[in-house]
Amino acid sequence: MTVTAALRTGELAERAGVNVETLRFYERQGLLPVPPRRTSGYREYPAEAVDLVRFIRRAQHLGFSLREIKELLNLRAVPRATCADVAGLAQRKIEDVDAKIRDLRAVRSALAELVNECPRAAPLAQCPIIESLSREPIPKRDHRPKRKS
Amino acid sequence: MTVTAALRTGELAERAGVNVETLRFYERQGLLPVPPRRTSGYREYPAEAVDLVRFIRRAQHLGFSLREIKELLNLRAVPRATCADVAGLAQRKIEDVDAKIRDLRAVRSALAELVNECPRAAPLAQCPIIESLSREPIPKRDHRPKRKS
DNA sequence: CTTGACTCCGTACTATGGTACGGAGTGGAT
DNA sequence: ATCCACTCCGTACCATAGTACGGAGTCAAG
Repeated sequence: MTVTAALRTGELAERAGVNVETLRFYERQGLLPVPPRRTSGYREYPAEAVDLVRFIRRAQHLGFSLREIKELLNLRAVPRATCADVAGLAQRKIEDVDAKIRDLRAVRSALAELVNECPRAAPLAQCPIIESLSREPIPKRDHRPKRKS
Repeated sequence: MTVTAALRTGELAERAGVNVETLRFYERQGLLPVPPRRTSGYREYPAEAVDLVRFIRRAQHLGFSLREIKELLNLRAVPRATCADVAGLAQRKIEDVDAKIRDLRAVRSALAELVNECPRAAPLAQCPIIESLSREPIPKRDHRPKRKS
């Protein structure tokens, strides 16, 4: 069987759709295993590296940070790791996403309310949007003196 | 009428609920107007500064970046600016938020599908989550075998 | 053998939104 | 008068996710 030709940084970068510098960056971050080198120092990536880099990018698009992706990848090194471990991480991420969606919905309705209240013609000084954003927060707790009272 | 006592950085920071350093940072960023100083060099903030800083924080929570907040605040200096200008910015922000929500929903269903497919007991090597994230880009609906470039 | 593209490296820089540090000067309560 | 929290300043640093730079070395085609 033929050993698949090794890839150089430029080739891997192109196939995976990233920048060459990004590969070095991922390597420094421990996301991409350090590949063997030619005597010249050139990196020689195995063909699977393409999948790995793609994996990283996909996971990023799903909202995983590089740190989390590393966690996901490190799971491969755990002998008894199962698919369920991965599913667990994904499930946690779903919860994160749900929370973000909820937050954004709250933000959206706050914004919509402001826009709705806006009597477009009013001069800025009376703009209820500006005004309502500047009001006091809900509670005004005790203020323990630091120096003066 | 009494001139309201001027605030020092620490007081403003406490009332507005931010860090003293953050005030300096906002000042450097042009978000907070440069306040008058005592002869000692101490900043003397007018009481309104509290509202201003609160405004900044609120707007941040609504998803405005400091740059956008600056834009919002600069509007005050435009003589003919109206509430409608502010509403316009808010409306744009609503659209941004809607787009983010849509993206997150797509991400969520992609994640949910992965988790659903997962036969929890499978060893990692056959994990369909890992597998599917590593596959080639988009359904290359073009069946031509990818030739070396 | 020359040329031009590619790769190497360390370092610095981008943007975002702050925090932290350290030494010097200030102010007000005791 | 002393004490010490408070404030000043410039600068450096944090995390995140890269991008850019520049000089040196390498590879392969012509």
